[in-house]
Amino acid sequence: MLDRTFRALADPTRRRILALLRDGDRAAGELASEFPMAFASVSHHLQVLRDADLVLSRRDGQFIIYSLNTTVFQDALQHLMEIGTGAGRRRKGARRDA
Amino acid sequence: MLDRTFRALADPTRRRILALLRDGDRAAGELASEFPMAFASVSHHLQVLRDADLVLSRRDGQFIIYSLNTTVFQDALQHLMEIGTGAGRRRKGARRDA
DNA sequence: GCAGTATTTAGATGATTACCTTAGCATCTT
DNA sequence: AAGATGCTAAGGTAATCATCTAAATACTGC
Repeated sequence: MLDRTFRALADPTRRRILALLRDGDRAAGELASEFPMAFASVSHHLQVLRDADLVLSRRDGQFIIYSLNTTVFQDALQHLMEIGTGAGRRRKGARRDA
Repeated sequence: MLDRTFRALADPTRRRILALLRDGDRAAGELASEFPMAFASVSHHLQVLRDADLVLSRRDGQFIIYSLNTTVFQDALQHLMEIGTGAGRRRKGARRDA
């Protein structure tokens, strides 16, 4: 579950799509035109993001509008935080730098 | 740069390694014994994590001790936060859910 | 320096991924 | 209903990835 999330985040094109969506919802074609690859390829990336629940899509006439699903980011963030910022407990003898 | 970070985070084995390291530094073999795969495979994962600067390694006698490099997590976290939590500005007309 | 332990590197293989082009489906306009 | 537009699905290919086994390197202790 989290697995698909991080896998989806691993690609720079997809992260860029997410960054674009942060500034507002966008149609698939509108997004695709920002990238130097074929429309179908961007559509594929959108599907990966959709499978990971990182984005939501809805049809608006002949357009399909994508938007961020921020709640899933929260989960990923929380996971990273637990690892990286000591948000979880630490064992007694543990040292992380000498 | 961030690319390698997220790519490294995309694998569940590597995330589990990181979670183990959160509880304290560990030798490579000690980490490897936690996984059902060959030592060499875990060693490979450790190298990926090292290339991503997510972990640091130092030699201690015949052991090689791995530890978290928390600062790189901060970068990744910040990046995710900028995307997911509205840490950045949002355009005027933007709506994310209807 | 030889034997043993700890770990990495090398080379091979099967699975997954990212991209392309082409084909298909849904919707709008006329 | 025909044609145009917006988008996705299918099929193919080359690159990358996760894993394995086997060999190499680094250190310890006799």
